[in-house]
Amino acid sequence: MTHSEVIQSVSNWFKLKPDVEIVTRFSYSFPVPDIQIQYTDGTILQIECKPSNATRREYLTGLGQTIAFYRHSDKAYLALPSKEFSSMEDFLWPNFVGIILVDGSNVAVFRDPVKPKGIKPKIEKIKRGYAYYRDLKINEIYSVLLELKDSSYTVQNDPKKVDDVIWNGLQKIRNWKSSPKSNVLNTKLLLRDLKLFDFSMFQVTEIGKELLAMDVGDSEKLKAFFRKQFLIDGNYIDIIGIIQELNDEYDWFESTNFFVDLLSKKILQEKLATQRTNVKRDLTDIIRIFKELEIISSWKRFNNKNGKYFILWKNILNLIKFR
DNA sequence: TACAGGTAGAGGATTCCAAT
DNA sequence: ATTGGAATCCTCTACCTGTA
Repeated sequence: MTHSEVIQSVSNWFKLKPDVEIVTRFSYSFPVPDIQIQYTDGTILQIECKPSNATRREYLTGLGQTIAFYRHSDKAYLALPSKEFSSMEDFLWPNFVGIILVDGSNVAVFRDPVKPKGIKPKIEKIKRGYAYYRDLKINEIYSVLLELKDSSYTVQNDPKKVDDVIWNGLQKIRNWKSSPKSNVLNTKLLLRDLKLFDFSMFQVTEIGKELLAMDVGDSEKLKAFFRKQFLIDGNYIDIIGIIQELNDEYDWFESTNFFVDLLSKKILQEKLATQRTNVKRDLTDIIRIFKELEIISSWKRFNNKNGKYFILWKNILNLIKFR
C-alpha cells in the first residue's frame, strides 16, 4: 500500500463513526499529522501513516513523529500495514503510541494508546478541516506579511501591537474604514492557517520568509506559491477532490448557487467541517481564490444558465503527483 | 476573544433585436 | 448570415456587521 492509500483507508474508516465530526489532514500547528480526527466531545486524535515496503528506519521516524503529536492531541496513533507491523513490532513497544493496522480497506485498532504522563497537550479544537479564509487577495496577504516583517522588532517587544501592525498593513492596500477588529482577526486566522506567521512566537515562519524573499512582480511565481499554501497547508486539495467528484457525476449544474449547495453538502458528508459550520458561506471566498490562483476555471455556461467550473489540473498536478 | 454571516451593486455574460 | 449594441440576466466581489 502507498502512503496515500493508507491515509485513504484510515480516513474512510473514521468517517463512518457517528461520534466523529471532523476527519482531515489539516491542523493548526506543527507537527502536522497525516490525519487529524475530532470527536463530537472535542477529543482530538492524530495519526501518522506509513506505507508498505518502506525502510525500517522510516517506521521508526514515524514512531518519533507520533510521539511528538502529544503536544496537540489527546491520543496519537501510528497506522501501517500489518505485515510491516509484525516485522517491526519489537521496536514499536512504547505503549503511549497507539497502533492501527491497515490492509486494503480493512482497518483495525491493534492497540489504543495509554495516555503519557508528564505532558499536558495544548488542545486546539477545529471547526473546519481546511483553512479559514475571507476577503484578501494574494498580493494583499503578501503586503500584510511584509508589514509584519518590517515591524518585527516592535511586535517582538510588544506582541499586543501585532493587531495594529496588521491593520496598518491593510490600510495601505484597502479602503476599509470600519470594523478593524473583525478584519484583523480574519487576516490573522488566514496567516495562521497558511502557516505564514507563527502567533505563538510572534514571528514570520520559514515558509513566510520564503514568500517575502520572492519578487512581488512575478505574479506567476506568487500564484504558484499560494497554490501550494492553500491546497496543501490549507488542505483545500480535499475540496478540489470533491469538486471533481461532482463534475464526474453531473454534466452541468443549473446555477452556481445549485452547485455550491451540492458542494457544501458533500463537504459536510466527508466530515471536512462540523455540521454547525456554514460551509456555503466559506465557499464564496474559496471559489474566489481558486479562480485567482487559476485552480478552477470561471463559470463556463453551456446553454442559458447551465454550467460548471473546470479544475485546471495542469496547474496543480505538480503538487500532488508524488505525494 | 475568536469567528461567522450578509449584501449592494459593479461588472461580466448572454440574449435579443434590428440593421447591414 | 453576420454584426453591433442595447437590454437583461447572473455572478461575484469588496466591504460591512453580528454573535457566543
